[in-house]
Amino acid sequence: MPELPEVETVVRGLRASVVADVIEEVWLSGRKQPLKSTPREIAEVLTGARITSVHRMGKHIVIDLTLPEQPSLSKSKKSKSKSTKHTSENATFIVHLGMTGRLLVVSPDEPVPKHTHLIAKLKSGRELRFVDPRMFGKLAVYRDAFETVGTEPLDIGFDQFTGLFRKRKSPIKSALLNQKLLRGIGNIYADESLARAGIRPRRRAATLTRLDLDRLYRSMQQVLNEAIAAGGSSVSDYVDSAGEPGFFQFQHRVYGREHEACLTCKTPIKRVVIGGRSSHYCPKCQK
DNA sequence: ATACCGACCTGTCAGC
DNA sequence: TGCTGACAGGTCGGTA
Repeated sequence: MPELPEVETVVRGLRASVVADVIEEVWLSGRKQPLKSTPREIAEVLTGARITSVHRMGKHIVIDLTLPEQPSLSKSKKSKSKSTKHTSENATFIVHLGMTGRLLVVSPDEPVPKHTHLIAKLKSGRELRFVDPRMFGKLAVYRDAFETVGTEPLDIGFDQFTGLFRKRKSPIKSALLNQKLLRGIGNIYADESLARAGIRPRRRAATLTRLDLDRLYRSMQQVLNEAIAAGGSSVSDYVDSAGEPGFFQFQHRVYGREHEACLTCKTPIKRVVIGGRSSHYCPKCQK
């Protein structure tokens, strides 16, 4: 469920509801899989932390924290007391929603659903919860800056965009999904971008003409912006941080529409598998 | 260096 | 009413 527009929607919801709140207590389920950091590290960093800002990097939710003041900075190397005043330390809490992850801000009265892996009690009285049935999501804490590769598709310039594909022999669909090139595009928005650009998903990336790339660049940004405005696509599980679904699934032209009529030419939409991912396109409109 | 493919998990739905 | 198999928004590591 979580591609760039869905993650951006969650981030905006969190930004409006939990910035400046303080995490008072953390509960983690016993399950080990969804964690990239150990449960102890996560509990240690989150407990007492103040949320200073929330933003998005690709499909990662980045929650910036200020840690409570510590009299001594624990077991550091033998550095002499570097500061006499108590400086606050910063840290980052990273959440990746995987396929079925949800990050919710709810009242503690809400029943705790199956597959809840983290509950952070907030000073405001609400709870920040991470729920993920398939456990493909990831939680991690970093004491230093979180780094990732790839360029934001809404920030990239056209020249850099064309450079990503110039020598790439993989299908353009696979290249769009490659997070090391562009970060945040997933299966839905790869298919929808290609549909609007009139390009078949199996075309080798390096064979796209400048005109193709120009259409793809503009289609990609347009689809992502429209999807953000619609609160993302809710195909089966996705909901935002308030538990509300998005509406962009009603504007899909090809994704999930196998055998249905193309909205432009009425030709039935085809579904094929490319790189193990189902891919949808109109065989007449997309060349 | 690239590019494909199965594995990781649970849930749902179609077909028998 | 089961049961089985296919499939699902993502990423990783191994292999060709």
